[in-house]
Amino acid sequence: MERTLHEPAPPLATIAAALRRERERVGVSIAELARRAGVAKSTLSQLEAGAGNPSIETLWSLGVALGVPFSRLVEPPAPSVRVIRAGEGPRLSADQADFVATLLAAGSPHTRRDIYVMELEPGKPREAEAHIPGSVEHVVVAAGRLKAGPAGQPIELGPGDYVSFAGDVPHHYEALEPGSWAVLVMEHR
Amino acid sequence: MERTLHEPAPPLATIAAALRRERERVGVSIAELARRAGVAKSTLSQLEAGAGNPSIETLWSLGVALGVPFSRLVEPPAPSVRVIRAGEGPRLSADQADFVATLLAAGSPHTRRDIYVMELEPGKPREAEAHIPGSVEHVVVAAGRLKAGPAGQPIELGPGDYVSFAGDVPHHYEALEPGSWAVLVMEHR
DNA sequence: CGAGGGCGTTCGTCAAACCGAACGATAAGA
DNA sequence: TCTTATCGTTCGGTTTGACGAACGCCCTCG
Repeated sequence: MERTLHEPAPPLATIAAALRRERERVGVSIAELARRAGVAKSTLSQLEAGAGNPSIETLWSLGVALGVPFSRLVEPPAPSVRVIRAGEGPRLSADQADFVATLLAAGSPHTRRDIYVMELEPGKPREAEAHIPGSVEHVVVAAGRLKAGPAGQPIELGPGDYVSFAGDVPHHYEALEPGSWAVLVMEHR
Repeated sequence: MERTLHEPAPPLATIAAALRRERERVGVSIAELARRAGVAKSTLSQLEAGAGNPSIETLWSLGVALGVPFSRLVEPPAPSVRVIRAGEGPRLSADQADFVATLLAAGSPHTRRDIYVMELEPGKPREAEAHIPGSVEHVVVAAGRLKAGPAGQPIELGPGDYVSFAGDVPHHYEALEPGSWAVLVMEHR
Protein backbone atom coordinates (compact mmCIF):
# COMPACT_ATOMS: atom_id res chain seq x y z
CA MET A 1 0.00 0.00 0.00
CA GLU A 2 1.08 3.49 -0.68
CA ARG A 3 1.83 6.41 1.51
CA THR A 4 1.07 9.46 -0.55
CA LEU A 5 -0.11 11.07 2.59
CA HIS A 6 0.17 14.78 2.63
CA GLU A 7 -2.21 15.07 5.51
CA PRO A 8 -3.43 18.55 6.32
CA ALA A 9 -0.27 18.63 8.33
CA PRO A 10 1.02 20.44 11.38
CA PRO A 11 -0.25 19.23 14.73
CA LEU A 12 1.83 20.90 17.39
CA ALA A 13 2.12 24.41 16.08
CA THR A 14 -1.55 24.31 15.16
CA ILE A 15 -2.49 23.43 18.70
CA ALA A 16 -0.42 26.21 20.13
CA ALA A 17 -2.00 28.75 17.85
CA ALA A 18 -5.49 27.36 18.31
CA LEU A 19 -5.22 27.41 22.08
CA ARG A 20 -4.16 31.00 22.16
CA ARG A 21 -6.70 32.05 19.61
CA GLU A 22 -9.62 30.38 21.34
CA ARG A 23 -8.52 31.49 24.77
CA GLU A 24 -8.32 35.11 23.72
CA ARG A 25 -11.64 34.79 21.98
CA VAL A 26 -13.19 33.78 25.27
CA GLY A 27 -11.20 36.55 26.93
CA VAL A 28 -9.62 34.69 29.78
CA SER A 29 -6.11 34.46 31.20
CA ILE A 30 -3.84 31.44 31.12
CA ALA A 31 -4.17 31.04 34.86
CA GLU A 32 -7.94 31.22 34.73
CA LEU A 33 -8.27 28.78 31.87
CA ALA A 34 -5.93 26.39 33.60
CA ARG A 35 -8.08 26.57 36.68
CA ARG A 36 -11.27 25.89 34.79
CA ALA A 37 -9.79 23.03 32.82
CA GLY A 38 -8.14 21.50 35.84
CA VAL A 39 -4.64 21.51 34.41
CA ALA A 40 -1.51 23.12 35.75
CA LYS A 41 -1.03 26.58 34.39
CA SER A 42 2.58 25.72 33.73
CA THR A 43 1.38 23.04 31.36
CA LEU A 44 -0.85 25.44 29.54
CA SER A 45 1.85 28.05 29.38
CA GLN A 46 4.24 25.69 27.69
CA LEU A 47 1.57 24.45 25.36
CA GLU A 48 0.82 27.91 24.08
CA ALA A 49 4.53 28.50 23.74
CA GLY A 50 4.61 25.71 21.21
CA ALA A 51 6.58 23.38 23.44
CA GLY A 52 5.21 20.07 24.53
CA ASN A 53 3.13 17.27 23.19
CA PRO A 54 -0.03 17.17 25.26
CA SER A 55 -1.94 14.06 26.10
CA ILE A 56 -5.43 13.57 24.82
CA GLU A 57 -6.98 14.06 28.21
CA THR A 58 -5.17 17.32 28.80
CA LEU A 59 -6.19 18.77 25.47
CA TRP A 60 -9.71 17.47 25.87
CA SER A 61 -10.09 19.24 29.18
CA LEU A 62 -8.94 22.47 27.60
CA GLY A 63 -11.42 22.08 24.80
CA VAL A 64 -14.24 21.58 27.28
CA ALA A 65 -13.21 24.57 29.33
CA LEU A 66 -13.04 26.68 26.21
CA GLY A 67 -16.38 25.46 24.99
CA VAL A 68 -15.08 24.48 21.59
CA PRO A 69 -15.21 21.10 19.89
CA PHE A 70 -12.07 19.13 20.17
CA SER A 71 -11.34 19.16 16.48
CA ARG A 72 -11.03 22.94 16.45
CA LEU A 73 -7.90 22.64 18.54
CA VAL A 74 -6.14 20.14 16.36
CA GLU A 75 -7.17 20.97 12.83
CA PRO A 76 -6.06 24.10 11.04
CA PRO A 77 -8.85 26.40 9.87
CA ALA A 78 -10.26 24.94 6.69
CA PRO A 79 -9.38 26.68 3.45
CA SER A 80 -12.52 27.64 1.59
CA VAL A 81 -11.44 26.08 -1.68
CA ARG A 82 -9.69 22.76 -2.07
CA VAL A 83 -8.65 21.25 -5.34
CA ILE A 84 -7.38 17.73 -5.84
CA ARG A 85 -6.31 17.06 -9.38
CA ALA A 86 -6.96 13.71 -11.00
CA GLY A 87 -4.32 11.32 -9.73
CA GLU A 88 -3.41 13.38 -6.73
CA GLY A 89 -4.53 12.89 -3.19
CA PRO A 90 -4.02 10.14 -0.65
CA ARG A 91 -4.53 6.79 -2.29
CA LEU A 92 -5.70 3.63 -0.66
CA SER A 93 -4.92 0.59 -2.72
CA ALA A 94 -6.13 -2.89 -2.00
CA ASP A 95 -3.47 -5.52 -2.22
CA GLN A 96 -5.68 -8.28 -3.60
CA ALA A 97 -7.41 -6.39 -6.41
CA ASP A 98 -6.80 -3.86 -9.14
CA PHE A 99 -8.39 -1.17 -7.12
CA VAL A 100 -7.34 2.30 -6.14
CA ALA A 101 -9.43 4.63 -4.03
CA THR A 102 -8.52 8.25 -3.54
CA LEU A 103 -9.89 10.01 -0.52
CA LEU A 104 -11.20 13.41 -1.57
CA ALA A 105 -13.04 14.62 1.50
CA ALA A 106 -13.13 12.84 4.80
CA GLY A 107 -16.25 13.22 6.80
CA SER A 108 -16.01 14.91 10.12
CA PRO A 109 -17.78 13.30 13.05
CA HIS A 110 -20.71 15.52 12.24
CA THR A 111 -20.97 15.04 8.51
CA ARG A 112 -20.27 11.31 8.38
CA ARG A 113 -19.54 11.11 4.73
CA ASP A 114 -16.37 10.29 2.86
CA ILE A 115 -15.94 11.03 -0.83
CA TYR A 116 -13.65 8.87 -2.90
CA VAL A 117 -12.67 8.44 -6.49
CA MET A 118 -12.36 4.74 -7.12
CA GLU A 119 -10.43 3.35 -10.06
CA LEU A 120 -10.76 -0.29 -11.02
CA GLU A 121 -9.32 -2.54 -13.68
CA PRO A 122 -10.90 -5.73 -14.97
CA GLY A 123 -9.73 -9.01 -13.52
CA LYS A 124 -9.60 -9.56 -9.85
CA PRO A 125 -12.68 -8.00 -8.25
CA ARG A 126 -12.49 -6.18 -4.99
CA GLU A 127 -14.20 -8.10 -2.22
CA ALA A 128 -14.96 -5.75 0.62
CA GLU A 129 -15.47 -6.74 4.18
CA ALA A 130 -18.54 -5.64 6.02
CA HIS A 131 -18.12 -2.18 7.46
CA ILE A 132 -19.63 -0.82 10.60
CA PRO A 133 -23.40 -1.27 10.94
CA GLY A 134 -25.50 1.41 9.34
CA SER A 135 -23.02 2.45 6.73
CA VAL A 136 -24.28 3.03 3.20
CA GLU A 137 -22.30 3.20 -0.01
CA HIS A 138 -23.24 5.37 -2.95
CA VAL A 139 -21.64 4.84 -6.34
CA VAL A 140 -21.86 6.93 -9.49
CA VAL A 141 -20.05 5.48 -12.46
CA ALA A 142 -18.10 8.09 -14.38
CA ALA A 143 -16.54 5.97 -17.12
CA GLY A 144 -16.41 2.34 -18.15
CA ARG A 145 -18.65 -0.36 -16.78
CA LEU A 146 -18.61 -2.08 -13.46
CA LYS A 147 -20.52 -4.60 -11.47
CA ALA A 148 -21.09 -3.62 -7.88
CA GLY A 149 -23.34 -4.46 -4.99
CA PRO A 150 -23.74 -6.67 -2.00
CA ALA A 151 -22.65 -10.27 -2.30
CA GLY A 152 -25.34 -12.19 -4.16
CA GLN A 153 -27.02 -9.37 -6.04
CA PRO A 154 -24.46 -7.48 -8.08
CA ILE A 155 -25.69 -4.69 -10.32
CA GLU A 156 -24.17 -3.86 -13.67
CA LEU A 157 -23.61 -0.15 -14.14
CA GLY A 158 -22.59 2.18 -16.93
CA PRO A 159 -21.59 5.84 -17.05
CA GLY A 160 -24.01 8.02 -15.12
CA ASP A 161 -25.61 5.10 -13.34
CA TYR A 162 -26.02 5.28 -9.62
CA VAL A 163 -26.43 2.59 -7.01
CA SER A 164 -26.54 2.63 -3.25
CA PHE A 165 -26.49 -0.29 -0.88
CA ALA A 166 -25.77 -1.14 2.70
CA GLY A 167 -22.09 -1.33 3.45
CA ASP A 168 -22.40 -3.39 6.58
CA VAL A 169 -22.57 -6.65 4.69
CA PRO A 170 -19.90 -8.13 2.43
CA HIS A 171 -19.99 -6.64 -1.03
CA HIS A 172 -17.77 -6.32 -4.06
CA TYR A 173 -16.71 -4.16 -6.95
CA GLU A 174 -15.59 -5.44 -10.31
CA ALA A 175 -14.64 -3.55 -13.43
CA LEU A 176 -15.96 -4.85 -16.74
CA GLU A 177 -13.93 -2.51 -18.92
CA PRO A 178 -10.44 -1.05 -18.63
CA GLY A 179 -10.23 2.49 -17.35
CA SER A 180 -13.37 2.27 -15.30
CA TRP A 181 -13.75 4.69 -12.47
CA ALA A 182 -16.50 5.93 -10.22
CA VAL A 183 -17.29 8.38 -7.51
CA LEU A 184 -17.90 6.62 -4.23
CA VAL A 185 -19.61 8.28 -1.30
CA MET A 186 -19.35 6.26 1.85
CA GLU A 187 -21.86 7.19 4.46
CA HIS A 188 -21.59 6.26 8.09
CA ARG A 189 -24.22 5.96 10.71
CA MET B 1 -11.23 14.91 36.79
CA GLU B 2 -14.65 16.45 36.45
CA ARG B 3 -16.42 16.42 33.14
CA THR B 4 -19.03 18.73 31.81
CA LEU B 5 -22.07 16.97 30.48
CA HIS B 6 -22.58 19.22 27.48
CA GLU B 7 -19.56 17.98 25.65
CA PRO B 8 -20.16 15.14 23.23
CA ALA B 9 -18.33 12.24 24.80
CA PRO B 10 -15.40 10.82 26.68
CA PRO B 11 -12.28 10.28 24.66
CA LEU B 12 -10.53 7.28 26.15
CA ALA B 13 -12.73 4.38 25.14
CA THR B 14 -13.69 6.10 21.93
CA ILE B 15 -10.11 6.16 20.80
CA ALA B 16 -9.64 2.49 21.49
CA ALA B 17 -12.71 1.57 19.49
CA ALA B 18 -11.93 4.00 16.69
CA LEU B 19 -8.39 2.75 16.32
CA ARG B 20 -9.48 -0.83 16.00
CA ARG B 21 -12.32 -0.01 13.66
CA GLU B 22 -10.23 2.09 11.31
CA ARG B 23 -7.34 -0.32 11.38
CA GLU B 24 -9.54 -3.24 10.42
CA ARG B 25 -11.18 -1.13 7.75
CA VAL B 26 -7.80 -0.65 6.14
CA GLY B 27 -7.10 -4.31 6.73
CA VAL B 28 -3.75 -4.19 8.44
CA SER B 29 -2.26 -5.77 11.54
CA ILE B 30 -1.26 -4.01 14.73
CA ALA B 31 2.38 -4.69 13.99
CA GLU B 32 2.10 -3.34 10.46
CA LEU B 33 0.26 -0.22 11.48
CA ALA B 34 2.75 0.43 14.24
CA ARG B 35 5.56 0.15 11.71
CA ARG B 36 3.92 2.58 9.32
CA ALA B 37 3.07 5.07 12.00
CA GLY B 38 6.48 4.83 13.61
CA VAL B 39 5.21 3.91 17.04
CA ALA B 40 6.01 0.90 19.14
CA LYS B 41 3.56 -1.85 18.58
CA SER B 42 3.33 -2.29 22.31
CA THR B 43 2.00 1.24 22.51
CA LEU B 44 -0.60 0.56 19.86
CA SER B 45 -1.56 -2.71 21.47
CA GLN B 46 -2.26 -1.07 24.78
CA LEU B 47 -4.10 1.78 23.13
CA GLU B 48 -6.50 -0.56 21.41
CA ALA B 49 -6.89 -2.40 24.68
CA GLY B 50 -8.30 0.79 26.12
CA ALA B 51 -5.39 1.49 28.38
CA GLY B 52 -3.42 4.68 28.08
CA ASN B 53 -3.74 8.33 27.33
CA PRO B 54 -1.85 8.89 24.13
CA SER B 55 -0.01 12.03 23.27
CA ILE B 56 -1.10 14.13 20.35
CA GLU B 57 1.87 13.18 18.26
CA THR B 58 1.31 9.49 18.78
CA LEU B 59 -2.33 9.65 17.85
CA TRP B 60 -1.60 11.94 14.95
CA SER B 61 0.90 9.50 13.50
CA LEU B 62 -1.66 6.76 13.70
CA GLY B 63 -4.24 8.91 11.99
CA VAL B 64 -1.85 9.68 9.17
CA ALA B 65 -0.90 6.05 8.75
CA LEU B 66 -4.56 5.10 8.67
CA GLY B 67 -5.42 7.84 6.22
CA VAL B 68 -8.20 9.22 8.35
CA PRO B 69 -8.62 12.70 9.79
CA PHE B 70 -7.54 13.13 13.32
CA SER B 71 -10.95 13.93 14.68
CA ARG B 72 -12.35 10.59 13.64
CA LEU B 73 -10.10 8.89 16.13
CA VAL B 74 -11.13 11.01 19.03
CA GLU B 75 -14.81 11.70 18.55
CA PRO B 76 -17.53 9.04 18.43
CA PRO B 77 -19.14 8.19 15.13
CA ALA B 78 -21.98 10.10 15.17
CA PRO B 79 -31.44 -0.99 2.56
CA SER B 80 -30.95 -1.88 0.72
CA VAL B 81 -30.07 -1.61 -2.91
CA ARG B 82 -31.18 1.33 -5.04
CA VAL B 83 -30.32 1.84 -8.66
CA ILE B 84 -30.92 4.99 -10.66
CA ARG B 85 -29.98 4.57 -14.30
CA ALA B 86 -28.38 7.40 -16.19
CA GLY B 87 -31.12 9.84 -17.15
CA GLU B 88 -33.59 8.54 -14.61
CA GLY B 89 -34.40 10.07 -11.26
CA PRO B 90 -35.90 13.37 -10.20
CA ARG B 91 -34.39 16.18 -12.19
CA LEU B 92 -33.97 19.75 -11.13
CA SER B 93 -33.38 22.05 -14.04
CA ALA B 94 -32.42 25.63 -13.77
CA ASP B 95 -34.39 27.94 -15.99
CA GLN B 96 -31.67 30.38 -16.83
CA ALA B 97 -28.86 27.97 -17.64
CA ASP B 98 -28.16 24.74 -19.47
CA PHE B 99 -28.01 22.85 -16.27
CA VAL B 100 -29.69 19.72 -15.06
CA ALA B 101 -29.14 18.23 -11.62
CA THR B 102 -30.44 14.82 -10.68
CA LEU B 103 -30.98 14.07 -7.05
CA LEU B 104 -29.60 10.64 -6.28
CA ALA B 105 -29.74 10.50 -2.50
CA ALA B 106 -31.27 13.10 -0.26
CA GLY B 107 -29.62 13.65 3.05
CA SER B 108 -31.65 12.97 6.14
CA PRO B 109 -31.40 15.35 9.07
CA HIS B 110 -28.76 13.00 10.36
CA THR B 111 -26.66 12.50 7.29
CA ARG B 112 -26.70 16.04 6.00
CA ARG B 113 -25.53 15.23 2.56
CA ASP B 114 -27.21 15.27 -0.83
CA ILE B 115 -25.76 13.54 -3.85
CA TYR B 116 -26.47 14.85 -7.32
CA VAL B 117 -25.42 14.22 -10.84
CA MET B 118 -25.07 17.58 -12.54
CA GLU B 119 -25.10 17.96 -16.31
CA LEU B 120 -24.07 21.21 -17.93
CA GLU B 121 -23.74 22.51 -21.44
CA PRO B 122 -21.52 25.37 -22.53
CA GLY B 123 -23.06 28.76 -22.80
CA LYS B 124 -24.94 30.34 -20.02
CA PRO B 125 -23.19 29.51 -16.76
CA ARG B 126 -25.15 28.63 -13.67
CA GLU B 127 -24.95 31.35 -11.07
CA ALA B 128 -25.91 29.96 -7.70
CA GLU B 129 -27.21 31.93 -4.79
CA ALA B 130 -25.54 31.64 -1.43
CA HIS B 131 -26.91 28.70 0.48
CA ILE B 132 -27.34 28.37 4.19
CA PRO B 133 -24.24 29.14 6.25
CA GLY B 134 -21.89 26.25 6.77
CA SER B 135 -22.78 24.34 3.67
CA VAL B 136 -20.00 22.92 1.56
CA GLU B 137 -20.10 21.74 -2.02
CA HIS B 138 -17.97 18.93 -3.38
CA VAL B 139 -17.57 18.37 -7.10
CA VAL B 140 -15.93 15.53 -8.99
CA VAL B 141 -15.85 15.98 -12.74
CA ALA B 142 -16.77 12.80 -14.60
CA ALA B 143 -16.50 13.98 -18.19
CA GLY B 144 -15.80 17.16 -20.10
CA ARG B 145 -14.39 20.30 -18.59
CA LEU B 146 -15.96 22.86 -16.34
CA LYS B 147 -15.13 25.96 -14.42
CA ALA B 148 -16.53 26.04 -10.92
CA GLY B 149 -15.96 27.78 -7.64
CA PRO B 150 -16.94 30.75 -5.58
CA ALA B 151 -17.43 34.01 -7.36
CA GLY B 152 -14.03 35.54 -7.98
CA GLN B 153 -11.88 32.45 -7.90
CA PRO B 154 -13.21 29.91 -10.37
CA ILE B 155 -11.24 26.70 -10.83
CA GLU B 156 -10.94 24.90 -14.13
CA LEU B 157 -11.47 21.19 -13.83
CA GLY B 158 -11.11 18.10 -16.00
CA PRO B 159 -12.21 14.50 -15.60
CA GLY B 160 -11.28 13.10 -12.22
CA ASP B 161 -10.57 16.50 -10.73
CA TYR B 162 -12.14 17.36 -7.43
CA VAL B 163 -12.90 20.68 -5.82
CA SER B 164 -14.74 21.68 -2.69
CA PHE B 165 -15.70 25.14 -1.55
CA ALA B 166 -18.02 26.91 0.80
CA GLY B 167 -21.57 27.04 -0.50
CA ASP B 168 -22.69 29.93 1.63
CA VAL B 169 -21.31 32.51 -0.75
CA PRO B 170 -22.35 33.12 -4.33
CA HIS B 171 -20.68 30.72 -6.75
CA HIS B 172 -21.11 29.42 -10.24
CA TYR B 173 -20.72 26.47 -12.57
CA GLU B 174 -19.87 26.71 -16.23
CA ALA B 175 -19.29 23.97 -18.78
CA LEU B 176 -16.36 24.43 -21.15
CA GLU B 177 -17.16 21.43 -23.34
CA PRO B 178 -20.37 19.81 -24.49
CA GLY B 179 -21.47 16.74 -22.58
CA SER B 180 -19.84 17.80 -19.36
CA TRP B 181 -21.17 16.27 -16.19
CA ALA B 182 -20.07 15.91 -12.61
CA VAL B 183 -20.99 14.36 -9.32
CA LEU B 184 -22.01 16.99 -6.80
CA VAL B 185 -22.18 16.33 -3.09
CA MET B 186 -23.85 19.11 -1.18
CA GLU B 187 -23.10 19.11 2.49
CA HIS B 188 -25.26 20.92 5.00
CA ARG B 189 -24.74 21.69 8.62
C1' DC C 1 6.39 53.70 49.55
C1' DG C 2 5.31 48.98 50.69
C1' DA C 3 1.77 45.24 50.87
C1' DG C 4 -1.11 42.59 48.29
C1' DG C 5 -2.96 40.09 44.35
C1' DG C 6 -3.08 39.16 39.71
C1' DC C 7 -0.33 37.66 35.70
C1' DG C 8 3.00 34.39 32.79
C1' DT C 9 7.31 31.86 33.11
C1' DT C 10 10.89 28.65 34.98
C1' DC C 11 12.49 24.70 37.72
C1' DG C 12 12.63 20.12 40.21
C1' DT C 13 9.96 16.07 41.18
C1' DC C 14 7.13 12.18 39.92
C1' DA C 15 4.06 9.41 37.43
C1' DA C 16 3.30 7.50 33.08
C1' DA C 17 3.69 7.26 28.07
C1' DC C 18 6.72 5.34 24.98
C1' DC C 19 10.06 2.13 23.57
C1' DG C 20 12.67 -2.27 22.65
C1' DA C 21 13.13 -6.99 23.75
C1' DA C 22 11.31 -11.23 24.91
C1' DC C 23 7.41 -14.21 25.12
C1' DG C 24 3.81 -17.78 23.60
C1' DA C 25 0.60 -18.71 19.79
C1' DT C 26 -0.52 -19.56 15.16
C1' DA C 27 0.24 -20.52 10.16
C1' DA C 28 2.86 -21.71 6.12
C1' DG C 29 6.66 -24.22 4.05
C1' DA C 30 10.73 -27.30 3.60
C1' DT D 1 8.55 -32.65 12.38
C1' DC D 2 11.31 -28.74 12.49
C1' DT D 3 11.98 -24.13 10.72
C1' DT D 4 10.61 -19.62 9.89
C1' DA D 5 7.57 -16.07 9.68
C1' DT D 6 4.16 -12.88 11.72
C1' DC D 7 0.89 -12.14 14.94
C1' DG D 8 -0.56 -9.76 19.62
C1' DT D 9 0.75 -9.39 24.35
C1' DT D 10 3.69 -8.62 28.44
C1' DC D 11 7.74 -6.87 30.85
C1' DG D 12 11.76 -3.58 32.55
C1' DG D 13 14.12 0.80 31.26
C1' DT D 14 14.17 5.26 29.58
C1' DT D 15 12.12 9.50 28.19
C1' DT D 16 8.93 13.10 28.97
C1' DG D 17 4.68 15.35 30.02
C1' DA D 18 1.99 17.10 34.06
C1' DC D 19 2.24 19.03 38.36
C1' DG D 20 3.17 22.33 42.25
C1' DA D 21 6.19 25.79 44.08
C1' DA D 22 8.89 29.57 43.51
C1' DC D 23 10.18 33.49 40.75
C1' DG D 24 9.89 38.20 38.49
C1' DC D 25 6.69 41.37 36.75
C1' DC D 26 2.97 44.83 36.62
C1' DC D 27 -0.96 46.76 38.80
C1' DT D 28 -3.78 48.76 42.56
C1' DC D 29 -4.78 50.00 46.99
C1' DG D 30 -3.64 51.11 51.85
